[in-house]
Amino acid sequence: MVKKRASIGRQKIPIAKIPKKNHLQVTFSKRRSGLFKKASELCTLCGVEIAIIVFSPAEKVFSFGHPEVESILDRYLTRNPPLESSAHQLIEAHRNANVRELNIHLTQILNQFEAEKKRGEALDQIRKSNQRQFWWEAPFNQLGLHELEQLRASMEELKKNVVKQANKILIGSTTNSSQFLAVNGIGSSADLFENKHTEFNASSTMSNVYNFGYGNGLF
Amino acid sequence: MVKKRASIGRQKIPIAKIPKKNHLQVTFSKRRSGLFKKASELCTLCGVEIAIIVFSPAEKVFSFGHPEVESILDRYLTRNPPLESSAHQLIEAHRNANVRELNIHLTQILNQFEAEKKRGEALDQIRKSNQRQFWWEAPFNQLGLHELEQLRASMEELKKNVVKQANKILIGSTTNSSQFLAVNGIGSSADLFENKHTEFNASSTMSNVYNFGYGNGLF
DNA sequence: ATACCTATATATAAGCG
DNA sequence: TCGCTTATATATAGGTA
Repeated sequence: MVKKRASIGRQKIPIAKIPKKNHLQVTFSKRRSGLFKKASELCTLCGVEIAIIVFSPAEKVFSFGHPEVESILDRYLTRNPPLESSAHQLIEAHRNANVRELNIHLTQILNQFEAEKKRGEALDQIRKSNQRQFWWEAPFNQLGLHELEQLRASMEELKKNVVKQANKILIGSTTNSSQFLAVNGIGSSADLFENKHTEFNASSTMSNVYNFGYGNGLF
Repeated sequence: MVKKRASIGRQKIPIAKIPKKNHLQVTFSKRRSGLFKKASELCTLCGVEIAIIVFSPAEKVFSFGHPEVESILDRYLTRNPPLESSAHQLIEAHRNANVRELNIHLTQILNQFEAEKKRGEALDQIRKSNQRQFWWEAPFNQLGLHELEQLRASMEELKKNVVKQANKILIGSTTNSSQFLAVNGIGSSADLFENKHTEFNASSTMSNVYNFGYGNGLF
């Protein structure tokens, strides 16, 4: 008669992180109690003081202390203040260093930013002093949506006239291909300006605030 | 034939203070290392943090810590008083928030910086072209092909800057998809203008969100 | 999680160098 | 104090309840 083994008995396991969560939990419980038992025995056998603190995978705290965790920690901390303190200070210092570095970086960027802004303002000044500017030479980088719309309209007008002029020239002269192509380029580009869409459509689907309203076509 | 036992093997001992001093010392050493080994295994197996502090009979301190005794004690001490714990966590969170904020600030400044730099470059361009193209103040119906070509170039330049400005405005606002479409619409109409595209590189951190597709035939 | 079971892996008491 | 050995005491993996 074959006897079925009641148990496969203890198996050797590699000392590495246990993958199965529930399995790990069981092992943790067993070994934790085993550890505490060993500590307890050591206390009794040798009359020493021991404190153990364990943070479980679930962030729970387990502690063993003989006589008490607190008193042992107290003794440890007051006895080893230089170590503890220096380690802590190192960590603090490092963290602060990071922040400081960020701040330094930030300051540098801000300085560059200021310089660049000053430069831009200077250029603006120079341009302002120029008497021959067209209205649209005005710093259009400062234009708002309304101005942009006006600009668009003006450019359309301009374009129409350019096309007209180009055609006039083409008709009246024997044009060579390269010139033709050049004009063609203009012309084709001018197509864009054609508007079926002059309307400033703050279309209903778009927000009135952000819709540039150039419709679908143009600029 | 009687075989002499080479050793009597491990003997059971009562868990009570070991009387013989040297004997106790030996046991202490052995069991201490055993305890630390068990702790180490528990750390590895379960991925937990453990700190052990032992005061030997000779008042010497032995400690085991993974990752470090100090940090675990710190955690333990600040966690134990529930009030202080939350306070500490708040402080930590606040500090981390500060760092995050600094980073965000930095990113914003960098973006502004980039924009301002681009603007400065644009102004340079304008200034440069201003110096050489006031010729087109003249009634353009008198312009020849060459002048028309120059006009086209100027208009392209202007267009680029207008687009840039439009994008600047868009970027400055919280953009949503409909806005994106709107801008895209603008681009598509402009196709006529050939594009080498002075690309507007929204800084790399925002490129996915704010890239208005200057690469694809827009404008 | 906790307790118990079995079979085995480990820790360690004693003793020696 | 430590290393090493041997024989044995304990701890514990894998189950089940």
